[in-house]
Amino acid sequence: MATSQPSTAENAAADQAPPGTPAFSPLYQQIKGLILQSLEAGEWKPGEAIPSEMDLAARFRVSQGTVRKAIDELAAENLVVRRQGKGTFVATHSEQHVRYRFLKLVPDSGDEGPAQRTILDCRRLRASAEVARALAVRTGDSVVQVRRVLSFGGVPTILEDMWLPGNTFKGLTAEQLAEHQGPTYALFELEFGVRMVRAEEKIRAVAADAQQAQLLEVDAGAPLLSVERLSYTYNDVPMELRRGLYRTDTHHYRNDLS
Amino acid sequence: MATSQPSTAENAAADQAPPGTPAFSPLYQQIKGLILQSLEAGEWKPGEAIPSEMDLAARFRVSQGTVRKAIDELAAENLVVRRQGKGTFVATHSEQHVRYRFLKLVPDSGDEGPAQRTILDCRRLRASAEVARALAVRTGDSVVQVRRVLSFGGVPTILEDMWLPGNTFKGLTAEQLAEHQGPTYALFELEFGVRMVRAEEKIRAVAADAQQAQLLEVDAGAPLLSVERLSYTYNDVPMELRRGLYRTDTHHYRNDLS
DNA sequence: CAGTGGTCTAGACCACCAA
DNA sequence: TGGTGGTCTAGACCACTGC
Repeated sequence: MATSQPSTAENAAADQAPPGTPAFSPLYQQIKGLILQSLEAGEWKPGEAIPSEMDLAARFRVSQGTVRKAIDELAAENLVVRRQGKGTFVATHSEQHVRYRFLKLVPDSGDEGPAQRTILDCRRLRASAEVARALAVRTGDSVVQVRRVLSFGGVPTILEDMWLPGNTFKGLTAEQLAEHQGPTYALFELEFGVRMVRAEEKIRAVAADAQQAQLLEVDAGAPLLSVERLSYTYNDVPMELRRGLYRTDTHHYRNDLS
Repeated sequence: MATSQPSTAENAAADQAPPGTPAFSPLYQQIKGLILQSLEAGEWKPGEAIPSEMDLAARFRVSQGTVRKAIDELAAENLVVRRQGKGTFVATHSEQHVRYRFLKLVPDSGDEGPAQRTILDCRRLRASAEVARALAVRTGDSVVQVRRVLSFGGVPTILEDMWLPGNTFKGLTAEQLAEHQGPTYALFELEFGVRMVRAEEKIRAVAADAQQAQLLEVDAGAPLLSVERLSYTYNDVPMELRRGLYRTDTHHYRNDLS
C-alpha cells in the first residue's frame, strides 16, 4: 500500500498540492509530524513509552522502516529517547543523568554537588513591551517574574531572572520553586505540562552593577557573563525568557562546536 | 557473503574479539571507520567527491543501505556533504555559504560584510607548558603564534592569539594570513592540508587590560568576552589553540541549545 | 521466552542534476 | 538519458530487556 503519496484516514492532509509549490514531503516526514502532534497533545506524557515501531507502523499503514526513520529524527532532536529492548520514551528533564541539559556553566576543575537555590522574588506583573515581544504575548498581559540565586558550595554563582506567560503558569509560587528537587524544567513538566524543547542564547560580557555585585558577592564593576535565553516548547512557541548573570572566576561556559 | 561478522579483504580487523570485551560493532560503523581512514589519508581532498554509494558498497562488499548509514553519520558530523543528484563531497571550510562555521559572534542587528584582518604578529617560538599541554606537544617544541585584530565596518571587534604546531605549519607567514580571502581554516586546508573538524570553547567574562583596551578601542577595564578555543583535526588530534577577546557592545555570541 | 529496538539486505521507484 | 542521492518496502536476523 501507500505507493507514492499515501492517503490513509490519518494523513489525508498533504494530498493535494497548492499550485506553484512542489509540496512534496517524504512519507516519514508526514509520520514524524503525526507523532509530533500526539506528543504535543499529550497523548503520551514525558517519561512514558510511546507505542512500538510495529504498532505505529500498523496505525499509520506504513512499513516499520518508515516509522523508524521518523523516530530517528525525533530522537536526534531530543524529543524522544530510544532504549533497546525496552521501547521509545518521551524525553523528560526529570530523569536526566547528564546534569542539566541547558546549563552550560561548568566548574573550572573538579565536580560539584547540586546547586543551592535561593528564591529572591516571585511575582505576577504586566508584560513590558520587550518581554511581551519575546514571549509572543500582548504588552500588559500577565507574566510571572522570578528572581533567584544559584550557589555552588556556598558560593553564589548565578543570578537570574525568568519571565513566564501568566496564564500557563498560574499557580507558580516561590515555595514550589524552592522546595522542588532537580531541574526547574522538570517542575514545569510536572506541574504545568510545559516541556521545553530547545532554546536560543545570546551571550555578552557585562560589568556588575551595585545590586548585582552584592547578590553575587563580587566587586561592583566586576565582569560577568550575561546569558539571555529564550526557551521554546513544541511548535516553536516561546515559553520562557531568562536573563542570567554568571560568575566566571571559578566556572566557565562550555560549548562544543562541530 | 558478510552474513554476521563479515571478513572481506578490507575489514578483517574486527573479527576476533579481545576476551572480556563484547567488541561488537555494527557493520556500518566499521564501514564508517574505513571511509574515515581514507578521509584522513587524503584519498579524497576537501571539496572533492567521494565515490558513489554503489561504488563504496561494491568496494567494501556490503549493501548500498549499509554504506548509506555510514555516510549518514559522517554527514551528521559535518565531515562530508551530500548533494542530491551530484554526489557526496568532502566538507571544506572554503565554499561555505553559512559564513564562518566556528565563529558564533553575530551583530546585534543587521548584516555586515566580511571582517577586515590586521595581523599584528606572526612568529615562531618555543611552546610554554600550557600551550604544549593543549596542543599535545612537548614543552619547548616549536609553535607558531599569531596575533590579529578583526574589524567589522572599521570597528575593531575581535582580538585573538592563535598557537599552531610548528612542524605542521612550517611556512606560515603574516603575508599569507593577511592576503588570503575567506576563512582562516580554509587557508589551513589549502596550504597545510589540515582540516579542522570540531572544537571546544571555554567562555568567560574578563576585564580589558591596558593593551587589550587600546587595540580594541575600549576603556581599560571594560568587560570583554574571553573565548578559548581548542580545535581538532581528524582522530581528535588538537591542532590549534586560540584565545579570542570579543567586544559585545555591538555583537553577541549566539548559541542554540537543543 | 516474547517483545522491543538495532542491523542488514535486496529491490523498486522517485527527485535532482548534468551532459 | 544515465548517474547520483533519497525514499519506501518486506523480510530476516541480532542484541537487549524483563517475565
